[in-house]
Amino acid sequence: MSGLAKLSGVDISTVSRALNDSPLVNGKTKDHILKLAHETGYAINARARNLRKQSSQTLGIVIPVYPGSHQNLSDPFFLEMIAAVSQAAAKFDYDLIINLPNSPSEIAERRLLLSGKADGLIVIGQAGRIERLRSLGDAADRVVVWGGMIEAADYTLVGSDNFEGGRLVGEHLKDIGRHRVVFLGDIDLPEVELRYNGLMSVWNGDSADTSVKHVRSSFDGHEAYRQTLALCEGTESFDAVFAASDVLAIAAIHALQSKGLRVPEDVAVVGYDNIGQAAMISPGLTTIDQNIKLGGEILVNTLIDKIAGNPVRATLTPTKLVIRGSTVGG
Amino acid sequence: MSGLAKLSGVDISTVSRALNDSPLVNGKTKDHILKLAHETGYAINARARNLRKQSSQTLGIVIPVYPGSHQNLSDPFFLEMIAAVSQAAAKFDYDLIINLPNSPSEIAERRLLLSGKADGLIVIGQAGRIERLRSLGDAADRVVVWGGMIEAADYTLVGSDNFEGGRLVGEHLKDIGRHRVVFLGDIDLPEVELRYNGLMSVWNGDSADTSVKHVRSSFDGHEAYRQTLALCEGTESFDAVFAASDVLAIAAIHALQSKGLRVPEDVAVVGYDNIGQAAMISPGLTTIDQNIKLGGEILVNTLIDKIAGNPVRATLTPTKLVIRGSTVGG
DNA sequence: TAGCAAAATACAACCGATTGCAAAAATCAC
DNA sequence: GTGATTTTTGCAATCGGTTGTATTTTGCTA
Repeated sequence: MSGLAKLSGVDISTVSRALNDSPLVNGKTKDHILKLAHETGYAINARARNLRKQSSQTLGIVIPVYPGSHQNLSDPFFLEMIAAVSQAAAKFDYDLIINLPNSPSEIAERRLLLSGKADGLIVIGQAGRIERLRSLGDAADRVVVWGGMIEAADYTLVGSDNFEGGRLVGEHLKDIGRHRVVFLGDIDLPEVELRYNGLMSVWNGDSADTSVKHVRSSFDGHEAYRQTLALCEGTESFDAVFAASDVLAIAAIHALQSKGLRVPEDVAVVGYDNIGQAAMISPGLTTIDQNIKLGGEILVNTLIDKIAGNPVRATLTPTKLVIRGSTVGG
Repeated sequence: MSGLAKLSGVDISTVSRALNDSPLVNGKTKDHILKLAHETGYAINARARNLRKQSSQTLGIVIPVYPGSHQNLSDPFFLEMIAAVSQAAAKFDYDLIINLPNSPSEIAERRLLLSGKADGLIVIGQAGRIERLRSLGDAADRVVVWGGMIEAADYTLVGSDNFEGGRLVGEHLKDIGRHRVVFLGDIDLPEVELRYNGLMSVWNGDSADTSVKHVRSSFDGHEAYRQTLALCEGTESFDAVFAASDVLAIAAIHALQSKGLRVPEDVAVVGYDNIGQAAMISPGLTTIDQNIKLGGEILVNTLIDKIAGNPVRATLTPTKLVIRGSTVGG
């Protein structure tokens, strides 16, 4: 910048104002400086600017996908969420630092915020992090969490309506006459529990020939595959599987088919997320669309509001059922 | 930091040295300062440190997945690559800024580098960016590209051996007696062309009853699905499909099955990438494993070497065939 | 053309760390 | 105990912008 100042014969403060399009500088001067800046390929030094402005124009996104934990590293849901958040942040000229902690004990959240590397933080999922999120103190002002609505949270939550999603699936299964449902997922996770509760709400007070069986599985497809195989080898019969994610549902379909069961004739399968692959397997996967793109936008809008000091409340994104061949084909 | 200095009664320069574990400060003084820092939850201000040290301990990763372009936003390959790079970077205490440009014209590369937001840049894929990468000038010293080895590149390339991957697939198809192969992908992309050439190399000089047909498809699963359907409706017969990615292969299987063709009995299908879902569809997908985890590590190691001023050369990562039911099941 | 307001520019402090060098304190040798 | 070393600490410049305030220039009015 001092180089530009010499070139154009003005003070660096004027150069700075020109580059920031301040109304304080004369139009001609501004044009001249901008032309020089363009010609020399000058780019403002973000490090100096960040220090002075006490901001880094960067948000952080933390996705806990540590091995052996609750989530599978290759679940496309995350990529779609990253893309949605990234593009929403770009609209505000924010960059995005991505952090995928290797272990539950990593403390990237605090570090990113307190060091000023990120102005705010988006955390995807509450699993195993609720206490830590609660302990953020003041820094919680600059954190937004994607997850199911739980009352105990004193941080800001954004998420789809997991209960409603579960309920929609229940209604659909009821509509197509399925009564013996397997719920595949880990209801110890808040989001999954809500989906389960939504599902159950449909059958409240119904006749005794309906049943919902909970089969615990992490978000890892291989585990879901094994669980489903075991289920087929068991004695209980079932005519529908509702999985807590599309990855689990796809694995379940694979397991069912390998056991000679037809989807959806013998067993209807429903997933959750509506990832790209859901439409591209055979049969197509009926699933819940959380509208991840909108979710990402709301996360970013909410976070930027919080950073600006505006109070914000929890937000639900719309949730809808996408019906494909895994429930009504055949 | 000045707060810590007052608390401990020493100069901030001593505090700085203590926090950086400099041998210049007395052991007792150091312990005392560290204890205070811990108690007060102090974190070094990265913005000030970055400015002074002329480095930001941050790498950038650019993934061109703009809509309508060559790649599908939900391709799990990218997520696995992001995870691999992120974890490799973390080992060197680097953070990772992720950039998913919306359009081919975005110039995040230059901005991130020249503004100093990132010390170096990893670009995933050369598609549509070759000229731009060439025009980086000095900044090319801090860029590493994941992609197929092409001679014209004057930037540093890291990638798996795409030719060898294609060759391995060819050998395998030959072994199982398939002769009429459809190659599904866009050979205008350097990586895909190499895979295609590898495949072709197997049949060089063979008898006339073998054929390889190129069906152009972007990396979008929906397009591959339509192309495969059209293929089934065409007159040419084929007994194998080699797709340029697993996402395409999965879509192709879906299309084949929906047309009543059996995989692998009627048509064998091979993918590329070995994403998590490849093992979880029915039948399991035979595919090429690029060892993305290792690839991410090499990308980061190479980039950090370049940043340090060490000359580095292009690197190939190992490539291997993973055989599953989509070619030898049934 | 003087006088005053408005516009444009320059000056200088500041953001919060790092680091070369000077100064002070501690240790050692004799 | 004194001088020479070695440790340890403090001082002050520096990184490269931004911004409040002072100053200069320009433009307008009478």
